[in-house]
Amino acid sequence: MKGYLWAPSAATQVKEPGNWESMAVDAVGNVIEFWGFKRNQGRVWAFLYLRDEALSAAELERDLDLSKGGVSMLIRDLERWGVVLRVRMQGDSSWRYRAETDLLQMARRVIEEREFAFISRIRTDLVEARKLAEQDPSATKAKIDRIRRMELLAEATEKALAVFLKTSRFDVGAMFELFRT
Amino acid sequence: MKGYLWAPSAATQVKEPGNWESMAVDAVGNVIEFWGFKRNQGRVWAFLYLRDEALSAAELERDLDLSKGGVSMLIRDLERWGVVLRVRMQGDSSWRYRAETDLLQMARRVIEEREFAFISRIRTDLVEARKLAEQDPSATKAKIDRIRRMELLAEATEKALAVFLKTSRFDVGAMFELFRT
DNA sequence: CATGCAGTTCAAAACGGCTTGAACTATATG
DNA sequence: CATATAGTTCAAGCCGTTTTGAACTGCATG
Repeated sequence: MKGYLWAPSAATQVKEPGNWESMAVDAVGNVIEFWGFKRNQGRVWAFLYLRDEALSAAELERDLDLSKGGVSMLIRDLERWGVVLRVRMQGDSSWRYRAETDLLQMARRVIEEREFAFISRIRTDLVEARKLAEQDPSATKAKIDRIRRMELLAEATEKALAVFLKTSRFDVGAMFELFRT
Repeated sequence: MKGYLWAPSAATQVKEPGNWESMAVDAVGNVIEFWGFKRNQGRVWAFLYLRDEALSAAELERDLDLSKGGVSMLIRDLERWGVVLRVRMQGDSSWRYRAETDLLQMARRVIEEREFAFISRIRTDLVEARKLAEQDPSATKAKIDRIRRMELLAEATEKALAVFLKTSRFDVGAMFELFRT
């Protein structure tokens, strides 16, 4: 299955027992994948966040086992979303990267944009289908009612999504603020 | 992106203007894909639901442009979830299929099982990582705090998911009941 | 019990998203 | 300005998921 909302697929957890850092990093990768982002975006952020210092692309490449190009693109996304900051160290020709809290706020923002657009598009389609049906003499009243019920399905999905985002705002947002370093 | 929760990817909407039935069917396919199921599972259900009669596998195959094997597997899933019923018509050697309301209830049930397991697994991993860190003398207090904050992220995600499912229950569940034919 | 049709299974193909890595650009340094 | 190193781009490859279709099973019928 693929899943706009949530898709299964095995949680390929590389164990490496005893290495709590990579455990935590991978766990965040999984959460962020659940939220609809790339696993490695979460891993990069988590790694920077946990280390709490500005690291070079080379370090990310080595410690997270990513390719050069991959790091570049992942960083670009995270920067664009404002969860990672690029800093120039004095006396150093290369950039270093640092995690900004908080990740969840970003996730919410991005999802708000793209998922609501997606769902509301579906609703529009259903409304249009119903309107066409209403003008079609061969469409029975019962059929039109059924389309209307399908609209409710989309509406409720949208609403549930909104509540989901709001909950996460209060719940984690607040906690994150509280804990902010 | 792949996305446990929601993944983007273009909404390939086959237009076929004027055909409101396939418009509605595809729209439901998109909603259900958003909920993490296969697009075609949603399309089959929607088609049966809209037609409101028991249809043969051959009809599904033809009208939804699916393969023989595909129909068989899709029906099997939908039957297992209890949203499609298999009925034997008298004087007919083949099966016919009929939609049971409601789809959303099924979605919730399935998600409840698989997603909560997934998220709580992540939480467990983070807790374990923290415990290991706490025993590691080289791990600073600040690092451990950061892992704890990551746990909050997972906890809040779980909570938001719970609220999401509850909302969809009240909201659509109730509406569906109301409208049930 | 032979025939034909409905339905199932599953290996292979198609598909789509993610990552890689080589070529390229930009920037700092001597 | 030449060289080296850092960073970017993107076509190709990889990998997991979904779909296909041919072989197979089961069942009803003459």
